[in-house]
Amino acid sequence: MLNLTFKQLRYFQALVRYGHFGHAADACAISQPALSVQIKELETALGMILFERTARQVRLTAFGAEFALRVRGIVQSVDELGDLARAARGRLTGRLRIGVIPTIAPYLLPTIIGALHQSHPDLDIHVRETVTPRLIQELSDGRIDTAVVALPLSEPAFTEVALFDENFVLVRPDADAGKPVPSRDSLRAMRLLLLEEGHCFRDQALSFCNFGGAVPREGLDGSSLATLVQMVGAGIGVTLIPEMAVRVETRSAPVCVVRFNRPRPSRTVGMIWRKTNPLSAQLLELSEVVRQAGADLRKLP
Amino acid sequence: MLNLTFKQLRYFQALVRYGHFGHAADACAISQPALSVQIKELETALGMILFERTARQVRLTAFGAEFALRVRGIVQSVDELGDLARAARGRLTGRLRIGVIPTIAPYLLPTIIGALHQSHPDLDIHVRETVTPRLIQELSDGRIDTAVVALPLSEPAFTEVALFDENFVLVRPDADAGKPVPSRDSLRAMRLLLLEEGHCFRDQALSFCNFGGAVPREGLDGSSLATLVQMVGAGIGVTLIPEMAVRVETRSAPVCVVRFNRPRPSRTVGMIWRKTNPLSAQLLELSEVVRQAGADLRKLP
DNA sequence: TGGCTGCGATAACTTTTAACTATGCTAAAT
DNA sequence: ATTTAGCATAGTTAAAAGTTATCGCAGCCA
Repeated sequence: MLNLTFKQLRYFQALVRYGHFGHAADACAISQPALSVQIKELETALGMILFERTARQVRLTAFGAEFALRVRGIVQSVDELGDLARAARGRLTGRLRIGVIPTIAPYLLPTIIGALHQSHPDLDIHVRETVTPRLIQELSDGRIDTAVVALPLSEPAFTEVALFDENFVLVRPDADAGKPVPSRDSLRAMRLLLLEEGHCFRDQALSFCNFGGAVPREGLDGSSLATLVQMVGAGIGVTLIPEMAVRVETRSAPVCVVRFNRPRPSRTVGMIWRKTNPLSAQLLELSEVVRQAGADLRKLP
Repeated sequence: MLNLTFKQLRYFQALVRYGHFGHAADACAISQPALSVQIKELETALGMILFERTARQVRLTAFGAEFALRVRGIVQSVDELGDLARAARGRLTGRLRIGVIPTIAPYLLPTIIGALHQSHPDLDIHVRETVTPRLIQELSDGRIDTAVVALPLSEPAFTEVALFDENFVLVRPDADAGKPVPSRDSLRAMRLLLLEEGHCFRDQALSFCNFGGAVPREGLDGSSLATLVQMVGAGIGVTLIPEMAVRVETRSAPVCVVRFNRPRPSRTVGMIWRKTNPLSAQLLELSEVVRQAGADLRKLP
């Protein structure tokens, strides 16, 4: 295997430029013998003479000229590596793969992506939308870099940052608009529509109603909050949704929303990433963007 | 000024490849601590972390991935400096890594290697036998120098040299020896044995029979021409093989071969290499050797 | 011709860098 | 709780690259 060093290539370039060992050595801040030796070793490694040393001047051989052409490209590429690093230092670069659970993604993502596009214009953002256990797996495997989920998780390998708390509101048919706000216990007697298994939001809703392990009813699970609200609009039952979903989801169905009296159901939204991720500092900054997006979203309704 | 060494880049590449300090260090023939230190110095020089070290695996950061992309180009260019020097010395020397597809290798290689041994006695020949897409990949990565494949490929990064055209012949059981030569259409009604997916020869055979996308039959794919011929000998069906395979493959099974009437199925065999490879002139000479080997082989049967 | 002079090569020695071995530390796995 | 796997660190040694001093050769000028 070829045993070239970048130093040799740089020395070579200097010698090409000055055509004089002493001057080139000065330019490289080394002594003339050091340069002589390195050039000689380069020639030995290549098995080719690069310079013709005449009494008055040092000049490239034909092969040396061809060689110099390529060396220029290489040295330039190496210098660009440094530029690349300098440009990237302390900043999110390249690809960012972000996971979001389905009960957050449709509401928060537009804002987040918009904000990220402004703050990091040349960041290549990939989004993965799926339930928490899968996100955890993909985070562990390094298939995503961070995730926005409901906390707490208590995964020891992950850093968790809580961003904001968010209440759940009751969605019921327009016809029920005047009725009193049900208590968590009376809720249990109503026909409560839920997301299908696997969504943490389902478990949070169930837990608020104090259902033990017993699922209230079979066969009425929706695959998204949008579906649930449409079902409520059709008079099939009632459901809970997080505040951030209110604006988007209640526009297209004859339903009304109402806050609960205390104690109110709620969830904590946060961001997670591997503790080992070297971009921790940057991800923490990113989490501020997400927090702000969430705050804006909950202010409106 | 950036103080990278070429060694560090090679070590970096090894670590990218293996994702494991110990294994990468072995591949570089140094100890694990030496590798750790060099990677760390590289990271320090750049001011950027290249790898995320988790307990079980080492994986590139987003920046590291970007970096790796550029490093590949640089390392390849440096390797080509060595090739350039070799080429300038006028002859192929040292190592020549040549890839060959499986439907050519067993028949053409003995002749090629014999001829190369005569014309370039101190050439260290490595052979890689695998399907075309892999050869293309390995050629791009600089893991082989040239490949003998079926043309055309139309890879813009490669030089293609067509060497010779070669017909395919029908192989059927000895019992069928007297029967008339089937047309390409009647062939479709027979039980045609094919190589498994991935071999270009399979596609060429299918295309001759005018099978659209529909594969004729399931579960009868062979992993080599030798297997196919043996299956034919056992009376399971018929198959196509290239002329160069006739002598070797039909010796050990009760089968007979017959040429097709026009239009005859055929393939073009050629050699490819990276356009940037400074050994182009030598590879062109080499291609003459291969052409001659192919001609000799097809003259005999 | 003979002594300068400019310049690259060589030699002997020193410093710096990169390697090795041994060992530590942390996080999975059992 | 203990073992295991795997990267990091420390201390030491070997190799590489640099230094100064000196050589040798070719051209130059008297």
